[in-house]
Amino acid sequence: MRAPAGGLYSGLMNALGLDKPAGATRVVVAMSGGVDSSVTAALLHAQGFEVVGITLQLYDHGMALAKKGACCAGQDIYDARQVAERLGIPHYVLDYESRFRDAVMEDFADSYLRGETPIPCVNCNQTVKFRDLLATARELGADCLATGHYVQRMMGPAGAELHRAVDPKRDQSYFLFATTPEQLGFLRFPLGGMAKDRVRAEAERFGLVVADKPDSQDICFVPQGSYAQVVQKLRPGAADPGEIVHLDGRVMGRHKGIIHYTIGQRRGLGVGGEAEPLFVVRLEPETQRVIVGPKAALARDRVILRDLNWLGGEALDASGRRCEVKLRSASAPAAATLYPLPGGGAEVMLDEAQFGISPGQAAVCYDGTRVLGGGWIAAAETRLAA
RNA sequence: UGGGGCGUCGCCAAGUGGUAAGGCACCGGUUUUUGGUACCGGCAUUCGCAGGUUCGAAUCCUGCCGCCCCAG
Repeated sequence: MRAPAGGLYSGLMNALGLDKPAGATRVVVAMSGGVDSSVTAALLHAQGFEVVGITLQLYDHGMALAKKGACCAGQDIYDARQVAERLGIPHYVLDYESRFRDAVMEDFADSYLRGETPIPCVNCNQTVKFRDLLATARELGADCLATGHYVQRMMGPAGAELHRAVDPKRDQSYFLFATTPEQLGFLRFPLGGMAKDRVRAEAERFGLVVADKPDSQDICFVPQGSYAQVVQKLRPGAADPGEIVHLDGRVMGRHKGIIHYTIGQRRGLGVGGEAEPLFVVRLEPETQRVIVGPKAALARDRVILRDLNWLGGEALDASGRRCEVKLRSASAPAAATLYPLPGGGAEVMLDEAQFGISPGQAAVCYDGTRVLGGGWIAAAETRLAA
């Protein structure tokens, strides 16, 4: 179906799935200053929607200026502004620094102190973007909030469903598992059906200055990949050194602080001389010890989740739900059965053990392309071979 | 001090006359909107030191140094 070119409304849903003419549909686009969100704004504008660009300033200016491929500060805000000007759409920059610090950075630091490995991107989406910015968009009278995420929102019999992007290499659904059904109702992801090179080509076609801008990577508020420095700045004294201890009891060496490690990590331990490589098996915040062992010691087939966000329609019940679970952003999904747990958690029983499952990461459940839901990994265990 | 053993890359270790395997660690790269993983590549002109034998030695000989074990 095509978007009506103007005049009387045809009565068909417009390209954003709303029952009104494109020109009468106000859509807020979250513009990070990168290619993806810029093209999102450009495409919607070209389709005739009333686009309002909003860029969030999330952290310190000076710190961000030097960094390439970040988002939401310094140069990126300027880039977003340029794109908006080029398109001729209104553009606002909102100072979200304090709420970003409270909702994302503080939690990031505390998570590491607990010996977990956080995913700040998910927290950011769920708080600053899909809660705060979304509310702001509503206040501005918007009909929906669009982002440049590579994920698909599809209408199913029971409402909007979240699906993986058509381009599997770009799929970002893992980072959006905590999106609530209500938020999903208001969100739109125009890029979910496109391949990245096509998005770049569109940026070129629209003459956007960001067309050749490198993709963002790493944690946006961490300069030069040194996340531990950020943690130490937020929590002075957080990096107490400690012992590196083998599962068999041998003290293998010392480390620079538990916050530098994550379960499943191999490199950076500096412990050699073994026949097999050693991996971080466990982190002990109480004793500041890093426990290491061979890869086999990482095998886990039962994962406990907290704060399960369910998007799978029919409620999860004790009979379990077969699905495929992603336990890391860049790993292949693993076959499993999901069971509910009292208190809003869930239990993942993996068909085959997985390696390097870390608390603080997310477990996201899929049925084909559909995101059924997900939760935060609280613990990973090994079923006793009874 | 006698007797025995050993000294090859940061660690472990193959190689006993033919021109330095491999593993771990480390470094670099690829991948990646988290941290990791994985994958690819690099990594001893030199074998404790000094001489000698030989066309040729880490490999044989001599001396020295160091370490370990037993004896004391």
